[in-house]
Amino acid sequence: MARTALMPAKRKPKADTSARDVKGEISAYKRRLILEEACHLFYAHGYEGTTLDAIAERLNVTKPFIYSYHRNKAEILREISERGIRLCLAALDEVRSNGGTPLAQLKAIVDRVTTLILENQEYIVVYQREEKNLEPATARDIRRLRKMFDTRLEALLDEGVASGEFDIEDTGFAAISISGLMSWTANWFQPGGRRPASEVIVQTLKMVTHMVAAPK
Amino acid sequence: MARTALMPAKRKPKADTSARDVKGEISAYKRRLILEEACHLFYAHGYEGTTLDAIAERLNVTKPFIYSYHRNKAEILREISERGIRLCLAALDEVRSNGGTPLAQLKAIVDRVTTLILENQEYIVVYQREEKNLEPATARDIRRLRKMFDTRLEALLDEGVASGEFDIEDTGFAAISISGLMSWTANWFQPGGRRPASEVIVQTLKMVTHMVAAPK
DNA sequence: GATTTTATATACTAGCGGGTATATACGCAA
DNA sequence: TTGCGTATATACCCGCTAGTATATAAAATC
Repeated sequence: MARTALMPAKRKPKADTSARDVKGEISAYKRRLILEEACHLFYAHGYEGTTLDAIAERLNVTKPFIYSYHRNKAEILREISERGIRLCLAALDEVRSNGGTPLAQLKAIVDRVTTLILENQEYIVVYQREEKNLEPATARDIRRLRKMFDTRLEALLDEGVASGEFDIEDTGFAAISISGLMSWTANWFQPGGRRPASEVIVQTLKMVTHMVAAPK
Repeated sequence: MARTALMPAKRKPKADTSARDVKGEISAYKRRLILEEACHLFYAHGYEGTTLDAIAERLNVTKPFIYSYHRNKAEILREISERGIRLCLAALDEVRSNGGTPLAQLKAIVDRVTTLILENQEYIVVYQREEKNLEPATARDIRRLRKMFDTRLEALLDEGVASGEFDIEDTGFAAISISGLMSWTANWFQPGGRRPASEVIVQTLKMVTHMVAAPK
């Protein structure tokens, strides 16, 4: 049983000023590999159902290897959990800063965020399920980010109501519902299943626009 | 530390034909008490974060007491997990059998099911989170029930489309979205928080009708 | 009130899994 | 080639918790 999978690719860093931090890059790459595999197993068997030895085995590595790249199991879960909301929030902010009519912005947000959610399905679901296994402080931090997402979405809805593009009674509630609708897709979407991601995105977009649209 | 909380209320069952099964009722009552407390702790600390000793302590009882009413920990989780979907499915079926226009039926379903979800919030959330800790066969069974719910909801939507009351492109997708919207409330609703349950129900109803309504 | 049955507690085990102290092999520099 | 530092593995420990064998008290039965 050769333990060769993650043997360091060797490269000799010259001491010149423009030297890339190859060592650091490799290190970061290994961290990512561990995270991906961990997420995959957490998704399949749950956090407590996944032993660190199991993660190590899948990588053809041993437990101390993992501990040299992540402080402990909870830390791994934390990084997995943060990923989804970080990406979604960044996407929302970018769309907002690009401007456009509220409806156009909303459509762009739903499109991009749903795409992200489906692409990062396992990360999203693991977070939703395993929040209780995070440090309380960490859980709070992430909840704050999610709240920010909803609040910023609400602001956009308010603009749309003001401009007459949207017909919404309670924009706060609508914002929660829309982000819920998008998050929910992660719970039932099956890659390779009957509905391809592209269709899920299109249909979600239609649901949302139908939900907020002012009568013509 | 007196262990008196669940001391059996004594009653002597007469051997006449109309005798109530008092013993059985008491037994069932104790089972329910255990389930409620277990659900409460699972909700607060997660399934793996809750020890059977902790449940026992909260009830002023010991672990073997629990084992004499439930086969094991997973069995407890199973009963908790089944509850939500059982209730919701029953409500849907009852509304369906009562008849009425598709729109009226949809409204009744959303009203009653959202109410059930908020009333049984902890049960719903525990199931959503801890599905991976169920026996695979059990998990499949429950998933089948949820699928039935969506399918029957879809059938109602089809009727509404046929009658012209609804304007929906993909009723299968809409059904998933609607049940998702309702389920999602369990994730963010806070009893005693800013939004009372009654308001959540009303707003959910509005979201759903807006989502499916045909333009007038 | 003696005896059997049931309900509950005490006290224990066994295994698992997160985390770590220690060993070893490998890459690199001179 | 040698020696050093780092990357990774081996082997271990410790705490915890699901589950149980056994004891005891209370209730039911006669």
